[in-house]
Amino acid sequence: MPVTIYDVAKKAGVGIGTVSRVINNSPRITRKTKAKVLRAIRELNYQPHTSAQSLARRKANTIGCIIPYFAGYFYSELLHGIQRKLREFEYALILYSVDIQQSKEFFLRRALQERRVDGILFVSMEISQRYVDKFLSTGLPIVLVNSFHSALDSITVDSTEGAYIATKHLIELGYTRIAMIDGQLKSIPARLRFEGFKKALQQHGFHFDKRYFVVCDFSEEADGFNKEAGYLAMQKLLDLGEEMPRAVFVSSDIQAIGVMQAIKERDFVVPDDIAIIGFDDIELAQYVGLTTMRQPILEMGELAVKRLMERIIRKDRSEFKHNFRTQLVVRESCGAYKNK
Amino acid sequence: MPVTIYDVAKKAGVGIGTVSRVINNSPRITRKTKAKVLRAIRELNYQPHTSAQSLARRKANTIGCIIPYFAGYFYSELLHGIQRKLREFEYALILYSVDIQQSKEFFLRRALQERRVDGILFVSMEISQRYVDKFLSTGLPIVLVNSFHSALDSITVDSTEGAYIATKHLIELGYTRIAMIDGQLKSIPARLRFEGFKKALQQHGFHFDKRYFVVCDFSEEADGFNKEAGYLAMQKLLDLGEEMPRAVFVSSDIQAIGVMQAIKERDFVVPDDIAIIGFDDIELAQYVGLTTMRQPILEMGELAVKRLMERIIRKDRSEFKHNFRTQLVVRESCGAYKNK
DNA sequence: TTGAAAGCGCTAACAG
DNA sequence: CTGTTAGCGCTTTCAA
Repeated sequence: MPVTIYDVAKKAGVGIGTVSRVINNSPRITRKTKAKVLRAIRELNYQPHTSAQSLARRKANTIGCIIPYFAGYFYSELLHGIQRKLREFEYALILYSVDIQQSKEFFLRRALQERRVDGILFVSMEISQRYVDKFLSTGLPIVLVNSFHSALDSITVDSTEGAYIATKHLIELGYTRIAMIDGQLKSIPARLRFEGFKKALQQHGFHFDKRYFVVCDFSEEADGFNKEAGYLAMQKLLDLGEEMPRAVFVSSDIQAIGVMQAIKERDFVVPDDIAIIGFDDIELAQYVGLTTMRQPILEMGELAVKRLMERIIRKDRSEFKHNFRTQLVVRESCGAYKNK
Repeated sequence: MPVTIYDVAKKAGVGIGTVSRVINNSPRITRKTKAKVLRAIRELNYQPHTSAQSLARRKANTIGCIIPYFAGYFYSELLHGIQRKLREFEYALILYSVDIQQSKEFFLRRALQERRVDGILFVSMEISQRYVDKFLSTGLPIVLVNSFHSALDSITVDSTEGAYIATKHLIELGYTRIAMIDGQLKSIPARLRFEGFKKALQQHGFHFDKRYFVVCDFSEEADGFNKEAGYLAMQKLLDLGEEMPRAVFVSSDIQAIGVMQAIKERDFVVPDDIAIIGFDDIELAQYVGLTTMRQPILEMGELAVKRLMERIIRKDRSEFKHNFRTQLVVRESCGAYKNK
């Protein structure tokens, strides 16, 4: 029933090889034959069977994106960038969203062997050495996005610097009792942000007080980067009473939302009583007036695709690492210069 | 280099047919042979070539989702639901995001003939009769999500009722000078919401004043459902001076954000001077205290997949329409009972 | 330049 | 229950 290359060939009065050549823009074709075939294609409304092409070409013209079960601005925006860039190439995008820990490797394994995708975008998750080796040995292109491994291409954002800048911002505003609320330390960004925080403190002659550092490890399954965790973490800080911090660097905006809620519930006000600075610059941040560190998410997505395509199409084997810088976005949550 | 079914067959000492049977869980296999093959598969780390399977089976085990170039809560959440449900089946998801008007049909056409997907989820866009006919004649399963056509399966949300309830809420709170800000009328939801608005007015003895109805057609390319449009639309309403409305039903939350901004800029306050009710219940709504109509987006995504799968797997040809109801979520933006 | 034919890796029908 | 074989629809030599 569906029209195949044979139908086209017959209609155009040529062999299937010829039809294939015009489909693939081979130069070894007369203008005349080409026109003839093209007409037959149009008349029959022919479209090559993708799977057959993939099989014969050993190439799928498709990339896969393995991404945490997303529900949030970051992934939505990243995907946006990915799609936008992908349009330049005629590639399709298969989305693999990962929920439980197990399936992350499950998808990697499949990607490696199903030969369904020509390359992989691996987003926001750590990749085990075992799979790094597999990718290296099979040569299947992969680029890590918002994740890092020394042996693979990666697009990251400089969390350490971001945290440093955020903390420094607080210091420069005159705050001295500065706390940090972080995600679970099993998360790389959480660790990097902690590093930046400490570094800023230290370079400005502050000493690190561990009462002022709270990790959001309230729940086993989550990574701590959520509203509820921020809420709980802030309560701990507030419980310090008189000793409570006057400024806090929160490792993500969404946590900061929870933080602000906790503050409000205790009848304190931001920034008068406590200054808050976040990280991410999600859409919400603007509306709640949250000062934060912006990550160029869209650009990350676009660059990731660009780079992956270089690997796929030009077989570029060079090592590629790009570390995007964050940008301080000043809004109202840190107030003006103080002397506390 | 990559391991094929032949390698497995040889290793297990069986024919490729047998291997194929165990891969496909055929019952016509001895436990023993099956075990043998399974072991060979494991040892060789074999994984079937998806394209070859698709070609031979005439089935891709993949569905496509044609969706507007998404950057927003609605699509992000919908995709979330889709993926969640899709996990139950072992299907992959190919994302086709549409930007310009043209490519919408482009993807439909491809989907129809590439035989790369077994079914289509068509989101938030109108489908032309021409393509409806094509789908009907080829029999390729399709379900419309947040869109409608009498001849195709569809998952919709009752915009008219939602608008009606929203408007009625305003009326019941005692407001009389009630306006509506709508998206462009080329959008179906925009038209339906307008209908609900008028109906509520009428049923409560109000007359429709066209000064109090503004369509967001400030820009050609967009559909009007955005912040900037809401901002501009509200300015028009505010320009009415003394005559300005005291309550406005805004056809989407994101527009409502712009509306609130415009109100704030003129030093009016919500809800004291002007009550606002939105539509969608995006994440932001909660934080800005926006009363709104919630759409069960996640459920829509899940149901869409469920239904599409029934069509694909069980070849269910019956007609399926589901119209989700919206739900009023009362927050602070409409204030308490008034008498204005 | 073009046609014929040999795969690509798998499924499914057909014998046995 | 299992092996063999003929496709699935296309690309790509290899001759002509």
